[in-house]
Amino acid sequence: MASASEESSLRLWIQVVRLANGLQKNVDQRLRKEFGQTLARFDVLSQLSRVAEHELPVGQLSARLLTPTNNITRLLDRMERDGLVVRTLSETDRRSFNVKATPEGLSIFDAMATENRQWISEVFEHLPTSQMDGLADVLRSISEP
Amino acid sequence: MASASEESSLRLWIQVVRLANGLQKNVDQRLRKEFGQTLARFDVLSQLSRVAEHELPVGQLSARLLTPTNNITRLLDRMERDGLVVRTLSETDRRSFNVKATPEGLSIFDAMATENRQWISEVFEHLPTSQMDGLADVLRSISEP
DNA sequence: AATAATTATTTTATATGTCAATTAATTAAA
DNA sequence: TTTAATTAATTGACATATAAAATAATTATT
Repeated sequence: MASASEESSLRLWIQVVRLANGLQKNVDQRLRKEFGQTLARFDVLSQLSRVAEHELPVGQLSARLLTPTNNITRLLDRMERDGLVVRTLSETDRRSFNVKATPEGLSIFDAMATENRQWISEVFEHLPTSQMDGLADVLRSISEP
Repeated sequence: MASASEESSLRLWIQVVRLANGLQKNVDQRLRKEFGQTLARFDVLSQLSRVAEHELPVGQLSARLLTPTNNITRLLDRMERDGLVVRTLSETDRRSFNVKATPEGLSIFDAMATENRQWISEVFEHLPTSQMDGLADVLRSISEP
């Protein structure tokens, strides 16, 4: 007994998911190919790049990424192994680690971010600014009810 | 040197990705909790449920899911182990396997799909149908340029 | 201060996604 | 028709995500 509005919602959901997954797959592939990095690593560096000292406790980092800390631990292991970040014990809380982007990590991030801006803008290229803003409004209203 | 339109695109991209990932995480969690299944399994069953005999060659299934065959093989292994699907050798091409949803798989899918409709429609509940359709059009035009 | 409850992070186990390489069967070409 | 190229699916190696449990340190309670 599916209502018409349920059907519309379902179609919309599928569209949003398709678009987002397609874009993310695309970006991930390009990051892998051109920088040997992944979207997950890009996200981590993106958060670190925008805070003071480029450094955050693991918990705050995971909160910003909307993902539990346990699934960031290994990601950080590998990123540390590859010299993109370093972990240092917190001065104030010995349970806590700070994650800090290395100069190398920041430099790779800047390069990736620049490319990424271009790739993304190509996707929305043919959409009029007014329509983009309208879309942004609708999406915001859904995301933050 | 990021242009204003690049910035708009980037913000829009982030919103679409946030919304879609949030929705998917939400649905995945509910499917895990209430049915002991995952979104990936739901997607497989969803495709099988809508074709004749509820049966497809692995290649066609993967094409419909927009994902390469190699990353479906293991998923199918576990689904077969759990009695949701069966694999049978193709009559016409001995390289090819057909994947068929079992009655149990279809029955679980129906239950999941019913719940899913409700969850999704709650998200878009407060959005007028006309605006939903408009949004769907814009999203589609971006996805299929 | 000693114990209990909470918090930050990691570990373990499993599921899914990526890429590259392999296997086996089919089709195309010499 | 034998060889070469292509195709369907799987396998291997690794990255990322999930949930639950474990570890260690801090804070709250008695």
